[in-house]
Amino acid sequence: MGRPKQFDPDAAVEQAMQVFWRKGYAATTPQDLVDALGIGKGSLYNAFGGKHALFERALRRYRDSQALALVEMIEEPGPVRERLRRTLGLLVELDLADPDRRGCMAVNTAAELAGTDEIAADLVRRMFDRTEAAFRALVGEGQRSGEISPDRDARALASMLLSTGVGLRLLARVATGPDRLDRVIEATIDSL
Amino acid sequence: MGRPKQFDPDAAVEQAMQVFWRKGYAATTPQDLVDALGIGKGSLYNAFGGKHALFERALRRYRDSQALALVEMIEEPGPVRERLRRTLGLLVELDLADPDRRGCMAVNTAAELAGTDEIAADLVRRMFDRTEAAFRALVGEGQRSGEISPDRDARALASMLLSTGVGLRLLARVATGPDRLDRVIEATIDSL
DNA sequence: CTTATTTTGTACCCACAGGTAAAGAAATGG
DNA sequence: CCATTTCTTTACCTGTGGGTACAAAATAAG
Repeated sequence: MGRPKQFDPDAAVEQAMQVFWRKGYAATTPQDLVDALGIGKGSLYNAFGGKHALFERALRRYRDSQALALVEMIEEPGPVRERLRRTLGLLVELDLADPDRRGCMAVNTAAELAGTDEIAADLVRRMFDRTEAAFRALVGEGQRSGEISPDRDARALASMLLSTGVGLRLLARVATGPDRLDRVIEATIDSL
Repeated sequence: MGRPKQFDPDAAVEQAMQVFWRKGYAATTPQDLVDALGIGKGSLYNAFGGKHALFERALRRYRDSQALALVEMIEEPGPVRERLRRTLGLLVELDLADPDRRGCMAVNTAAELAGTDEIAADLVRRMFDRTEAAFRALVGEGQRSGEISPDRDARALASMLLSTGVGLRLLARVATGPDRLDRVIEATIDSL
């Protein structure tokens, strides 16, 4: 009952995600959001409650699309080292191909809001946990298949891969070309 | 000639650095700066020109104090692996001991401003270059001393160490304890 | 002591961030 | 077709971000 929405809330959250991803939280204004979502300010506040609540939804959407896609890529079948190389290589490629060089929204959010926004910090923390878990499964698989020495601490390797991945995506924000990033991948694979 | 300044500009830039480091660029207001520096708004704008110019000076100061200290720590004498462990270990310790969990200002700036602020991006890029160069020298030394296999690509290893370091400091912003960070260090040392 | 130069404090300013209020429009149930 | 509910539009509002203007104060040079 009542008047139906004139816009698709999911599509609106998607647009909001794009804006927050590109500009960050503090630098995004209500006007930016109104312009990007193509709806009136009234509708925006009626539907989402406010800037922070919308950001939260945008970040969840990022988790359910981008972060999930990364995990699924790690979990694909195939030789472990090759999979890792393809995954990291694709990240670098996409990051550098992006004209806005937005990097990873989870990483950017950690850097911008971890100190002041407990909700955002928590969401990011959990995304990192999931990614690390995927890396850990990958390492375990590599150890069973003989691609990675069973002597090495799988948990520690998974944490290292997470750190390297996070570092890669942050370096991509200021990189002038692929060289350094490619070297990171090369050395990481060689280190397993 | 003319009336002398009533405050120490270096001390003021130091305070500004602390504020920007803690809150980020966009979230820092002129009022925050006036409060932290303990000078009037007139003096602030007369002496520094504006928020962005002051931020630039604060970031340079960060480079000349914090980032330089890291490079110097990497360059200290002693066994290579031990030095690396101590350096990364100290970073983690300091990051976790900081009640505000500010992490690394260069990393935070890369995440917040790389897309929109060419000056800041350039400063950060150069800090990363210097840190990588220090890592590269460290790796070369390790290869000459036999601590690191000469078969490995020193440049690639240096890039990987930079990426891991950057990742570590970002992970520290959302970490709930030292465990994951310690594992990153452990696996990194074991990977050389 | 005067003049020229710089700093400082106070007052002021405009745009916009972030959001609220209220009235009208579009649905649905009875 | 009336009542109710929800969405939309437009108007409005307060606080503050980021900065400027200006007079008064403090120096140094001559």
